[in-house]
Amino acid sequence: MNKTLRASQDAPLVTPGPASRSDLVVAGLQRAIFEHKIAPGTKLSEDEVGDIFGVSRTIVRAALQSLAHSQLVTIEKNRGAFIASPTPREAHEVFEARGLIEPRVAAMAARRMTDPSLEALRAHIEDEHSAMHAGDKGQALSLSGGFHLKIADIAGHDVFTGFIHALISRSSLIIALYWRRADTTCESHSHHALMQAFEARDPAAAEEIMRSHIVDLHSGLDLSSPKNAPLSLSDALKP
Amino acid sequence: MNKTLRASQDAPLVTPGPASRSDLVVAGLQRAIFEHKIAPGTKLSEDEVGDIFGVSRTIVRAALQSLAHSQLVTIEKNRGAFIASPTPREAHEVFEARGLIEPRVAAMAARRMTDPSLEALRAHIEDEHSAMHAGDKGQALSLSGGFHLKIADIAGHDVFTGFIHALISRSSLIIALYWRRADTTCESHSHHALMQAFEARDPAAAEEIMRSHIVDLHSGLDLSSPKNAPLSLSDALKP
DNA sequence: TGCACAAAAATCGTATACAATTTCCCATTG
DNA sequence: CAATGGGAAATTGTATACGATTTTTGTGCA
Repeated sequence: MNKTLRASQDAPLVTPGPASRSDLVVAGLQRAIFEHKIAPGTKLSEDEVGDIFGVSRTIVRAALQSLAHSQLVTIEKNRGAFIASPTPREAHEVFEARGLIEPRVAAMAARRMTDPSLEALRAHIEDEHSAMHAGDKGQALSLSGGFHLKIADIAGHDVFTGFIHALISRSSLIIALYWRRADTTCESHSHHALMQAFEARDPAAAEEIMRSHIVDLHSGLDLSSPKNAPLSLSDALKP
Repeated sequence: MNKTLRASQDAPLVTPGPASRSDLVVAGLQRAIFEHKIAPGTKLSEDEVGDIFGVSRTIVRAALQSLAHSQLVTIEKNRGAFIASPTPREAHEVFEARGLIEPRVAAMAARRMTDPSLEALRAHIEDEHSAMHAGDKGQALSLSGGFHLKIADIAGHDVFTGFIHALISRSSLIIALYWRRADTTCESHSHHALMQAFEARDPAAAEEIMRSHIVDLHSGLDLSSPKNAPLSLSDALKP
């Protein structure tokens, strides 16, 4: 009976209490990855990470395994954990998947859009703008992904939202490795176009704009050469 | 340099060496879930699982966290791990996601289909048949999911394949809770129809058959009442 | 100098011990 | 008799210790 009591207290559904300590480590590493502070291929020593976050290896291992499951880090037996470096093929697949799922979710979001949600999206775009104008490229890219995440949250489809979270996380690594375009103005433009569709509560428009936006992002990648850290280092000295 | 040596030894790409011990526990629990040997809501005590598999709690915890990430088990802080019981809403979302992703993947599989792959699928269907005739319902359902997995593997799109793995795993729990149809003959029929599309290397046909197959599975669920073990118990006494 | 090999250091995998929290039982009380 | 409270037992959370594997370092030999 006090079970139902506790359930009603935990109303917010996600992260009922304070996040567990390993979740804190996960969040910290994710943040660093999203903002391109750690490069793909970087080794994540358990002791080192533990010292940084002030926790024991037990916690760090749990965090690393979690990140490995999200494919943000790669764990090699008896060798350790490394920030993942997606291959061009993986990069292609990730954006292909986003191209299938996100348009559908954008349409759902347009159907369920409320005024407060619209306002939150506008505020987010504003943050993007100011970060970009401040020249904080990493922060801007991180926020750009956040915009897609907010849309997924508004759609309220937990399964799709989970997939999109995973895909956008990996996209951050992919962009770090393969992004070739200097300007991110198209980003901003697409997001504004999406806003218009949302304001009009037009699912079909939102779906189509999102589809072309993802295609555009995909085409902003240079997937011609695999960029693995060790390879680039040995190749960089040859010619 | 011996790095390249090792890499060439590890050719099979997946599970290079013997699976780690926690993966063994994961596989064992997954198997039990797939074959409906453990009911949703069942508590998985760490000591108990450890004794069964003859490993320490350290290993069990890693396995449970992995299963939690796949949403096959739910971990409640300081309370333990339980086999997940998807809500009707989650069930609906899972099949909605399958309805979007699997048809696309079926089309990809049809394009890449080879004669050996076709033969493997035929053999799989044969196994399904014999399990069903032998009256082993759990085994039959597990194999039925396996058929979808094999198709995803043939499609060779790792991202989609990963999603499908996750979705089919959860489907096993969903079917355990909400399946209302006695006959699974339709299953068999749909799978045979898919085979024909694959034999003809017809992506459009495979896509459409898969779509209707998923819709059919979805409609075989009774999602009208939430079947949580504790809720049903407290609700069952009220009216 | 360059290479092979062995010892040492560092790092990971696992078990176990202890602390924190929950659960369960039972006595007490209104 | 139901409800409350406290304490013991059971269970999970975390740190740490130890063995196994990898990586690095240093040495001897061609």
